[in-house]
Amino acid sequence: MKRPPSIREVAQLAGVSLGTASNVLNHPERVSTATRKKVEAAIDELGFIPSEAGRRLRRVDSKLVGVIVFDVANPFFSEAASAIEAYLAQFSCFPVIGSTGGDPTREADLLRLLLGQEVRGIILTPSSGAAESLKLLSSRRIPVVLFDHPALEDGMSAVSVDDTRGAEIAIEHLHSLGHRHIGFINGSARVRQAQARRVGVERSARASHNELTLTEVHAARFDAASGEKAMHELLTSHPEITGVFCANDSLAIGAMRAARQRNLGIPQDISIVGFDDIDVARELITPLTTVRQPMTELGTTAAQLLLEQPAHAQDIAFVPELIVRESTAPPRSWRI
Amino acid sequence: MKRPPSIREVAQLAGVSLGTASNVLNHPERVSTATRKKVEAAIDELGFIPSEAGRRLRRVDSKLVGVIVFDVANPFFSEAASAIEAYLAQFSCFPVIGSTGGDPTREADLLRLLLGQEVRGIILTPSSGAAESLKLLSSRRIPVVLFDHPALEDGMSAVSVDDTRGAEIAIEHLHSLGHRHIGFINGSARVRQAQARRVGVERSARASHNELTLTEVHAARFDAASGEKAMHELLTSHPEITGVFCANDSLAIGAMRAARQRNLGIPQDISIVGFDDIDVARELITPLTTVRQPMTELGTTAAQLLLEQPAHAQDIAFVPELIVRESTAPPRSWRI
DNA sequence: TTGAAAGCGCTAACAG
DNA sequence: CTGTTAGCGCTTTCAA
Repeated sequence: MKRPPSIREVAQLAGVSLGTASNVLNHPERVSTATRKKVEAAIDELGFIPSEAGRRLRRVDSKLVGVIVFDVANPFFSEAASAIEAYLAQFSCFPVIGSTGGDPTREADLLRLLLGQEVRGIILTPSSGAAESLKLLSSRRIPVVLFDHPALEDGMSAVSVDDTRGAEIAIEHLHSLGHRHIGFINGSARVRQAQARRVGVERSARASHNELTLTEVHAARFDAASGEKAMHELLTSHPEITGVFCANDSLAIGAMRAARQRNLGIPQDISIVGFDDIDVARELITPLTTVRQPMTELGTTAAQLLLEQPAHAQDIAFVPELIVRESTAPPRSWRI
Repeated sequence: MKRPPSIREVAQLAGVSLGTASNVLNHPERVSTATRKKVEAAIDELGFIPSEAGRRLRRVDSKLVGVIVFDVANPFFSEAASAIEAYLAQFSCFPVIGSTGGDPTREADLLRLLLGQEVRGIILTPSSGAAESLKLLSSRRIPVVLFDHPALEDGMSAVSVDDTRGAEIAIEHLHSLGHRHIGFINGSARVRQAQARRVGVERSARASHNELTLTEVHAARFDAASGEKAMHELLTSHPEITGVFCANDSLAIGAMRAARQRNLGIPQDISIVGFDDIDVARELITPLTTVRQPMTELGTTAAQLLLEQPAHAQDIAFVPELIVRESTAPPRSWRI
């Protein structure tokens, strides 16, 4: 790989000193128009692009922002990542992306690598065992925004969605439609989101004056295959169930498939509510009623907080919104 | 932001010279165990992480790989990006991601910015007007792998899928099931993929000994809403159509929705074939028959070619594969 | 307005 | 095996 042209060569070609060439780039007002033109001509001729590495050595802000998430291929994260990328682009910044798969060790490794890259800051979805990593970060005083996670003690900003409230409105919706026997297909009890959503479900149940009978099952993973399996379990053990809340849209898609395999109409025989509102939720044959997480706003806000660094850490919790589509309706017993 | 500890401070704390500390990091075998221990202790105590900026100045390979695609949120790209990220991670490398939205100007800007970051190489999905950008790249002799695009003259490696062949097998499938009147919902005629897929459709039509009547319509965008609209047009103007090939899965999802709105059974009344095989294709209520593009292999191969830099540029075209699911069947007229 | 020179963190070449 | 030193590309004093 040929060595790219340096600012020294630019200066030489333009017949000025290195410092003057640098001024053309960083303080053009200090340079006379004539010399500026000369230098710019040299820059064009050589195809000179300033090296960020050299620049960073002088402690100029990096244009790289680390983004560490659970899994980039997951639509929830890829939609958010897309928004982060778009926001950063306005400032000529780039996301440098890594996935942890939920492994705290991997998370710590990624963090070290990103710190080595001297990123300007890090947007992080912390795993449960992330205490160690977070200590590393605070000791470095590098800007961090927690993503899809409420704020922790240490004065880092955070953006998240009120998972508990989201689950609550999902159950309220089924309740108000007239459903009394409700299934809840949750993810692994170890992940924070699953725990928070369960709290919301329980809160709704209590608020219903004991009108509701709730049955929770845990899917192995947050995907459609697990949702399908969990739905079959649920319907076999509790055939009285008429409404099901799934902890994300992929699980809900699997649940719909299971219902269909049993010749149950959606929503005639069984209502299904998802969580996330990924792009395809509205595109399904039976468009999915779901609790919308504003992925784009989450991503944009996280990027904004990172770049702007408000004086005080912000803990922003977005309010989830119920999007009613065609997968929910009153149970048969309530219809004429 | 506090200045992070430098290797100089490490050396000082360990009571050795700067060069020795450097050797501990880069050539540990040259250092005695005793001093190595001392230095490692100092590294731990200070939380020292070597600066990639300083390192890169010495022309050490960068750990950053630029990835420029059309749109990160598009499942085709996000699945590939995930594979790229996973492959790079094995070498402690990271993708630095940018989206062009198909704008050649934006593409050129992103390229300049990435070159400024001194990335180790670039994985690029070139837009149609990318000639200028590519010239910039070849003049820099920076490793480039074209993604989802066949190789161009200039000796860059490329990974892509044989779009023409993919369209061909889709039409062959419908033909062999007995369909004679076939609709083709294509994307904008300006994008290369749409052009290539049309060629495949035409080739199949010719190979059928004029048994096939094909009708092409162009959707405005590659999304479900456009597919739905196009499908309605198609079925209104050509009610004899029994099979439809869509240039991607999102269009196919929209087409399915349109068919359903018209009370047409899939596949009883109309067969639908997609293209891509995105994750949800198999999860739809009627799982979609589609032409699979191996996104994971595409991403992995691109990353591998970039890091390994084979002596000669490779132009790798993956062979698409027909995945038959439940959205296709013989037309009514062929059944008993 | 311009030029000269120091120095950011690091690696490698060389000397001891 | 260890220390010394030059220099990567750049920005920023400081002097002229």
